[in-house]
Amino acid sequence: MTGSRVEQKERTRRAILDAALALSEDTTLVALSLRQVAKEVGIVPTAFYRHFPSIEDLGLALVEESLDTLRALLRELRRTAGDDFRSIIDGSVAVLVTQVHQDQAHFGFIARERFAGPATVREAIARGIELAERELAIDLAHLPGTDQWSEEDLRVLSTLIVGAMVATAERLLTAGPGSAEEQRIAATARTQLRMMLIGAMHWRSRP
Amino acid sequence: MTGSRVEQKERTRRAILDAALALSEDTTLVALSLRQVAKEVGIVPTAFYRHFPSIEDLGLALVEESLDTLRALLRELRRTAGDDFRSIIDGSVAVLVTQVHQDQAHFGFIARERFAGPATVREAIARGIELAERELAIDLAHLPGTDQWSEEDLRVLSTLIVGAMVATAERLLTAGPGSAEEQRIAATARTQLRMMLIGAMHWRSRP
DNA sequence: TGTACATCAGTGAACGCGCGTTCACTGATGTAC
DNA sequence: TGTACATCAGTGAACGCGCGTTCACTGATGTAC
Repeated sequence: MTGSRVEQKERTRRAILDAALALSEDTTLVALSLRQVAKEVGIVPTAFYRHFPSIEDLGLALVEESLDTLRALLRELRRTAGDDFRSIIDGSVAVLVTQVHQDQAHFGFIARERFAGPATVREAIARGIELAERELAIDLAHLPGTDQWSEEDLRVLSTLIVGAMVATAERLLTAGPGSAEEQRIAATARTQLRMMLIGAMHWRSRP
Repeated sequence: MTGSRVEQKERTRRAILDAALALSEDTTLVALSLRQVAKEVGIVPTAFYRHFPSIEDLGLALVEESLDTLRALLRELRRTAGDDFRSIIDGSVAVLVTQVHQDQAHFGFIARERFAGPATVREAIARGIELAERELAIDLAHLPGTDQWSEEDLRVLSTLIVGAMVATAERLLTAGPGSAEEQRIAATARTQLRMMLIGAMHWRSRP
């Protein structure tokens, strides 16, 4: 059967990525050694080179994957957005909890490498977050009450909201999925979003 | 003159701490080697042991220092707080910019190790931030309009505000001190604080 | 279908290097008398 | 004040270890005819 050798190679590649993700869980990309990864996967160190030219390239592949996960989160947030404030807020927080839950390893990776990673990785993550801010600013412009807002104010609010969501994601990761704290964190996030949107509704209309 | 040998030892200890801070600037505590630090300081590797039993202990000393810096920031914020909202906001952002500017290395260290550091370090930093949230919740209770708030809501708002301040500090660090962006970041932070406080003022009074 | 050859994921030995740590030492600084 | 001794920050050689990387290899899978 053709494809079986290709499939096996892909399986090993996947195992390398997963092992690297798992091993960097409680340290960092830069503290990861090729030999550790190979050992975890169950291959000889030199076999690593059949899949990646260096540990750094493996790191970049992990960044790409993690950013894909981040983009998937944004897509899902926009897709499920309801009409009224309450359903937007509740839905967004629910999506965030679910996705962070589901792709814990990737979001953990992003949280860790956001400031501690190599410069290229830090920049890629920063761009991903900026993208979210820009997209949210566009969405916010369609909310009732923001028609008269300046681009600047829209951007400032979206930065604030994205920042709170990032902080919430980081809190969810620290708490661990399925923990009792998760409900508390989600409730806090909902209240924060409500407070911010109430602030937004009274912005400029009440100097 | 007595104390000169003691002074020299203290000077070397200081040099080790500074070298470690500088070397971890673009990586992480865990990627730091004793020999790198010794080389940077200009001593032989084994002389390191006259000052710290291990690299990990050096790391813990850096955490302590950095948390001292964080506590100094909180103290300064409370000390300079004005009476009206505008002066509280402007003053707080100004203090934040100044202190981050001044202790860049320590705040950078905190940002990097907050999620990427060893578990003990992560926990110590989390406790420091939690302390800030608790203190702020107490201060918020004294603002006009929050007399009827639940403990819960006070805590949620202070978490939101501290989160925005942490994000602002991280943005200031990424921008670099004295950069043109610094003014823009400070302006964003002021607007965000204003939005949040407007939200707070209308919270519960307008369901 | 059967055979001969090509491909290539994974192997295993070997390398030079930086690492943390040990140990006995040196020599300037500090102290006791 | 001068001398004899103690302290101890910093030295330098040596160690075993895990590291990334090279190289020639093996043998199962895939392909051409």
